[in-house]
Formats: sequence, C-alpha cells, structure tokens
Amino acid sequence: MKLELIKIKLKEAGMKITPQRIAVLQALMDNRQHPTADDLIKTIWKVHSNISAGTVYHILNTLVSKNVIGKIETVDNVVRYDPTTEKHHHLYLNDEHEIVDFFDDELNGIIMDYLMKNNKLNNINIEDVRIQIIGKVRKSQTGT
Amino acid sequence: MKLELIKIKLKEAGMKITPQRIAVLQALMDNRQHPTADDLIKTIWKVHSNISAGTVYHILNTLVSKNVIGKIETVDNVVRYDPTTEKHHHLYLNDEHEIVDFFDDELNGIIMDYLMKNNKLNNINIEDVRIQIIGKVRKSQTGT
DNA sequence: TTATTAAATAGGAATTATTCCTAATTAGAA
DNA sequence: TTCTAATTAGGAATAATTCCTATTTAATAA
Repeated sequence: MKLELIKIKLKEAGMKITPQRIAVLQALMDNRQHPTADDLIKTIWKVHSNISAGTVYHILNTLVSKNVIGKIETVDNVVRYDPTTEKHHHLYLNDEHEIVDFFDDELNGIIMDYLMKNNKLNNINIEDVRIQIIGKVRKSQTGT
Repeated sequence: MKLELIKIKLKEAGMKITPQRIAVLQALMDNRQHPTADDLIKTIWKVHSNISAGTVYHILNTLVSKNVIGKIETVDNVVRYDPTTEKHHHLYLNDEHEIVDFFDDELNGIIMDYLMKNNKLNNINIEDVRIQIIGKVRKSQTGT
C-alpha cells in the first residue's frame, strides 16, 4: 500500500525504482521528526544493513533536486529532511529539540498579499515564503 | 569611530576587549553578504595573518551566545553570520548566492497578530518569527 | 525471455567545516 | 606592577558529506 505510493512518487519524478530508494523514502515517510541523513541511515541499517551510507546521501540529494522531498535548515546546522514538499511552515521547539510542522494556507495568503500589495519586492519573483516560528512550550501555571 | 562602537558592544556583552575580537567584529560589520566563518578568516588574514582559525570560530560562537551577532541557516549547510541581531528577515536569492536583509516591522506585526488572534499556538510562547523569502531576480522584459 | 546499456550502488578515500585540546599569552582588576 | 582567570595559537580530532571507480542492476526493446 504505502509501497505503491512510493513507487508512484519515484515514477512521477522520472527515477528508477530501486530497493535503496524505496528504503530511503520508506524510512523518511515513517519518521515525523524531520530526520537527519544519519538518522535515516541508522533506521535503514536495522533492516537493510548492506545499503551504503554514500548511497543514502546520494539518493536524498536526488530526491530533493526532483522535489520529491524537502530539506530544512536548523540552528545547529545539520541538514534535516522533510517527507513532504507541500507548502508548510515549521515551529522550532529548541528546548525539546523538535521541529514541528505547521500547515496554514491562510497565513501564506496573508503574507503573500502583504508583499504583493505593498510592492515590497517588486523586481523579485517570489518562489516560496517560509516561516520559522521559534518558541517554547508554555508550562501550565496550576498552583502557586 | 567604528572601533569605539565595537569596543562598546564587547563591553556591553561583558567580554574582554582583545585584538582578535575586534578583528572578527570589524570583518563581520564590514561585510554585508552574511559571510561564513571561512570568509571572515580569509578577510582577517589579509591584515592579521597570525590570528588562529580556531579562535575565530570560538569568538563567533561566543558573540552569538551573547547575542551580539546573529547566525543564519542556509540550504547549502554552511553557517553564515549576521552583523546585527535586530529583528529582520531574509530574502534568499539562490541563483545569485545572495541572502539579502529585509527589515519590515509591519509584517512582523501582521504575523504575530494572526498567530495570537487565531490562537494557533496556544500553548507556545513565541520567541521569534523569522521569514525566509525564496525568490529570483526578475529579468526586465524590455524588447522581446 | 534475454540482451543491452545507461543509471545506480558499494565501499572506502578524500574533503570540508568545525570543535577540541593544552600550553602559552594577555586583558583587566587590585 | 602583579595576579589570575580568560583568551588564544596551533594542530589534532571529529563529524558530515562528497567524491571516486569498479561492479551491479532496472528498464527497455528485440
């Protein structure tokens, strides 16, 4: 089932279907934590101990360049991967070492409208607007 | 004159004033291109060939932790530094390999209002909102 | 089904960016 | 000027990623 979806994604990207690529996409899609390449390699090796690390890096780069998956930057400067390329934003909870997805089409629209209407960037073709919200989980104030 | 400003910044951060630190801040403030550590080291070595690369990295980390300078993330996974910690956003012109500053308090307000009003993140203390605008310079269409 | 071939992979070396380590030096306080 | 904790030099170590090349393989078409 999910295997079929993965194969379709690869086909649509014009990529050959290989066990290595399936393993990488499988591992990435099963991980909601925006894993690093190293995270993925470790996950993959639990099942396919023979897949080379260099290959995983290579596959990830190809998938990003074909726009099948996304790449996100972090404060600690490790590349993390995003299983989806749908437009969305990220909430950085640095204390928890978590990056949480934040989908909000309305917000996208508000920002785009503002940028357009005010002609802030009138010689720029805007391809994407990404928001990074940096925050802390609020501790509930029961008692005291 | 700028030297005085640099000394004040260091003092305010409670840091000792050393020639190495002055050289790093000087190089960073004279560079509007969001340089990498390596860029800065090369610039510094033109004048002070005796300052160690490790020291530059160390100083940059200290300055970031004291909030004197900023650190920005890039898709190509190299840390770049920002001479100012004033709230602002970045326009990524990947084709030109440039990251351009984009100051816009009004936009900050619009986004914060939206997030607050809609209670999108009601158990999160928002510390910062950063916008990355990814775009291309539009080629002017004179002629055909 | 099999043969063909361009594309993909394995495995390890090489590269790059950054941090770590320790002895020597130095800025700022007394 | 003296003292001391902080800072720096210089190089080794580490970590993440890319590069290299021989080997293997997926997809195509006969």
